Parts: sequence; structure tokens; C-alpha cells
Amino acid sequence: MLKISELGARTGLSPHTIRFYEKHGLIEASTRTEAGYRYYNDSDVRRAEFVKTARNIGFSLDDIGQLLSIRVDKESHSCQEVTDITRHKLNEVNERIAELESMRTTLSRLLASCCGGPEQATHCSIMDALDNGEVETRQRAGTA
Amino acid sequence: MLKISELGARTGLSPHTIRFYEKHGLIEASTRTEAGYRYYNDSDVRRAEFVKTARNIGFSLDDIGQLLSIRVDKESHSCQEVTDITRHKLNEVNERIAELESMRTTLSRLLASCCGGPEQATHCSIMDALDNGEVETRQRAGTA
DNA sequence: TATAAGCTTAGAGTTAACTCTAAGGTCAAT
DNA sequence: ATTGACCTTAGAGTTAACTCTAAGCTTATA
Repeated sequence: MLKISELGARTGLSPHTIRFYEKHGLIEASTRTEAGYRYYNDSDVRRAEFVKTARNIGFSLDDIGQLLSIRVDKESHSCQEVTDITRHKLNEVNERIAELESMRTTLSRLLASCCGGPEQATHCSIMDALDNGEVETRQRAGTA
Repeated sequence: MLKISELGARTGLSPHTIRFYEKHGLIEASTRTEAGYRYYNDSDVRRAEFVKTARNIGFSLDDIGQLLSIRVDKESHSCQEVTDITRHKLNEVNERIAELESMRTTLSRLLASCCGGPEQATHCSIMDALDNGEVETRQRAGTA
């Protein structure tokens, strides 16, 4: 049986994050001491590791919630349900990559067009391009 | 001179967003009527379009603030400052693409390993992989 | 028996970029 | 003069996934 900080050491999650995941129904301590301390058994640990693995891949906490509800009763769920979640995530990833690649193309082009030197920015071709809207847009704007 | 909704129509920004950008120092109405209505002149419009273009490329509002401070006094700034901002953004984009490509690889591999059919998930190879941590990790976990 | 490390909770704060609400003022057209 | 569209502000809400704080227990160690 592991305490919360020990589970943290095992999974790479902080105790704060573990409690946060618990609040969202992802992780549970099957035992509590009288004082309320959480104790995790082997099954709890495996579930927590599952969550961490899925998180590492990039699944959202919502996705993971769905995967976990399959996990606890595999007989009642199909492979298709699992692949649906996975494929949906893959589609999201692919879309985001496409957006970012478009940004990359634009940024690279801008960089290639500018001397990048100590000259005054008065005739900077990047500034000019931004001023004139000479740029492929139609991407979702967002931080990288 | 354009009213806020007209500037919105011109730039594709909502009046709400324009006010939000104003609060953050990106856009300004150089004229206000006595009643407080914002009126945008040509120069204001060009600045707003600059902001929208930069946003479309993927620059953050912070980045855009820096670009704008160069824009209003190009003589005092160098091309290098502009390329630094641009290159920094490009680096962010490249890092994010690398993370997402790693996710994509993992997700594709998982999908390839599973039948995806109506079979019970009892022996689903995706669930197995997640259970066993058989997955390349070390990416930032995040939504696509 | 102190002391420190670690645990508990509820709840607030963080980040980015919006997005919306409420309550009320203005303006152009009928 | 009335209607309806549009404008104003301050401030709250949204999303995702944490991250931290405060105030107070508990437990292991010296």
C-alpha cells in the first residue's frame, strides 16, 4: 500500500495532481486510514499508471475517463469503442499538425525574406508583409 | 472613420474582441465621440489589420505587442529584433509539431494493433498497451 | 516530547484569449 | 416621439489542466 506521495514518485504525478485526478474520477484510493490518509493498493497503482500513460500519449482527461470506464468492464465494451476514441484523438492531432505546419511555412518564408541584420526596421520585409496582409491565413490562431 | 462594428466587419474581429485588444494595448480608436463611441481612422484600421494578420499567422498577443512597438517606430528598431521574434515563434511551432508527431506515431501504432471490431474489449491490444505502459512517452501531455 | 515532514480539506489562482452579461446611453429612421 | 439597432462600461464566465494556499491534523524520527 502506497501513500499519496509514494504513488506520486511511482507515477511522476504530484500529490496535488493525484487529488485533482481523484476529484475528476480518474484515480481512487481504495483505502483510507482513520485519519483520512489515502492508501493505494496494487490495483489503484495500475489504474494510476494507466492514467499517466494515456496522459503521456496526449489523451485529454475526458478521453481518459472514457477509456477507464471501458477498462473496468471490458466485457461490456468493444474494441471499436476503444478505436473510436483513439481515432478521434488522432484526427485532432492531425488537424493541429496541419495548422502548425501552415504556420511554420509562413514563418519560414517571412524569415527567409528578411536580412535579420542590425539595419533599421524601416524597410523590414517581415513588417511589410504583416502590414500588407501578404500571408496565407485561414488557420486557427493560437499559441504553439 | 469606422465604428467598432464596421471595423469588426473589415477585420473579422468581433466588437468584443476589439475592445479586448484595446484593453491590452493592441488597438486604439484615435477618436471618440462625446458619447464615448469609438471611431477608427485609416491608420487605426491598418493597425487593426496588422494585428489580425499577425494573429492569423499564430503570433500570441504578447508577440504582437512587441511587433507593434517596433512598427510605430521602425527607425529605432532593427530587422534583427523582428527576426528574433519570428524565429522564436518558429521554434515554438517546431517543438509543438515534434510533440504532436510523436503522439501521432503512437496513436497510429495503437490503431494498427487493434481489430477495432465489435469484439469484447477483454483482449483489446490498445487497452493492453495502455495497461502495460508500452508506449513512447516523454512528450508534454496536452490537448491537440 | 518536540520537531519536521507529510497528510487533510476547501477553495482560490494560473494561463491565454476570448466571450458574455447586465444595465444603461445613443442614434438613425419612421 | 418611439422603436430598434448599436454603443458604452465593469466585471464575470469559459476552457483545460493543473498548481498553490491556508489552516490544521498525523506520524515518524531524534
